Amino acid sequence: MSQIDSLLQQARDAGLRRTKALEALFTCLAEHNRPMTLAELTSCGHLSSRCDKATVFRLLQRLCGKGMVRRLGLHERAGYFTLLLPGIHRDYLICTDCGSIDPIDAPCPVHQLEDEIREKTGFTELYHELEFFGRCLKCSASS
Amino acid sequence: MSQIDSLLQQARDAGLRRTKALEALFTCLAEHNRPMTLAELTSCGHLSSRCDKATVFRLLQRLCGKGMVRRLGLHERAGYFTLLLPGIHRDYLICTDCGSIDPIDAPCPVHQLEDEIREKTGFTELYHELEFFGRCLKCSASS
DNA sequence: GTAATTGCAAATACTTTGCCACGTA
DNA sequence: TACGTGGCAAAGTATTTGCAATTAC
Repeated sequence: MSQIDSLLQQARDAGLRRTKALEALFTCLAEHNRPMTLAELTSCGHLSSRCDKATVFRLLQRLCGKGMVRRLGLHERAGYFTLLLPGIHRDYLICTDCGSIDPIDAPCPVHQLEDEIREKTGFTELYHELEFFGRCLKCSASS
Repeated sequence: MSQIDSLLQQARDAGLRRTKALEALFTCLAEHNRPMTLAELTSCGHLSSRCDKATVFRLLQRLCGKGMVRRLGLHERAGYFTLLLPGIHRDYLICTDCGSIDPIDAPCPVHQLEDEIREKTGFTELYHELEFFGRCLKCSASS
């Protein structure tokens, strides 16, 4: 079963209907494999001229509610959305100049602290977001 | 020398003029000691009815440029601004329900990874942002 | 005096909602 | 058929800019 099918199944189990828009959204997010803004998503080939911005927005909202998508801050004015894959956690390296976003493959060093915080504060549904910001080689060179 | 004076001095050294607005902004940020939105800042006693939103916005912009203030994402629609104090790094614990923001006092476990990334990728001016999100005890209880 | 800074108002960017038509189950 | 979903358009919220008046140096 492809990743898209698996996601659609998961969405269906969560009570969502299988629609073209949902399929296109999953395809787009899975293909890019990085957080994307609403604007990026709606101008992506799979979605553009097929789905309205409002539709995509509401899909993302529903998926966030079902825990299948997460909304990230990432410093920009626009919000970023990313697929939440079971067992997978990603941190990002972001160039403050050109805006490139790359996942970091090193193991995330924060999980232990997360456990400590969970115990100490009693917070539930705890998760974290870790981003590194800086200027990439290219941007550093060009100024 | 008070913290405000020290900040004003630093700003002056960076080429900014000493104005009422700047003084009020520093006072407000230092007093609250946590990231604040533009809206919060302009409705804060020190600034409200004295400074226009645009003024505060532009001050924050300049201070970001001088490395004295940092803009954070924090998941909300609005951006958050925080003083960047030399030698001090803060991570935050945020309740996704009531929106409370608390600094975490545990030592940040990310610096080593940050060094590795700096070496491996050649990124300059690298820094990171780490936030924990969840529901606080109170909010967990009330639903 | 000169240039940075400010306030007001308007423009822009992004998000969110209302409403009715449509498609899925 | 019934209700979740979609498209369009409009409203809402936050940010950003233009410009003339003001203020710090």
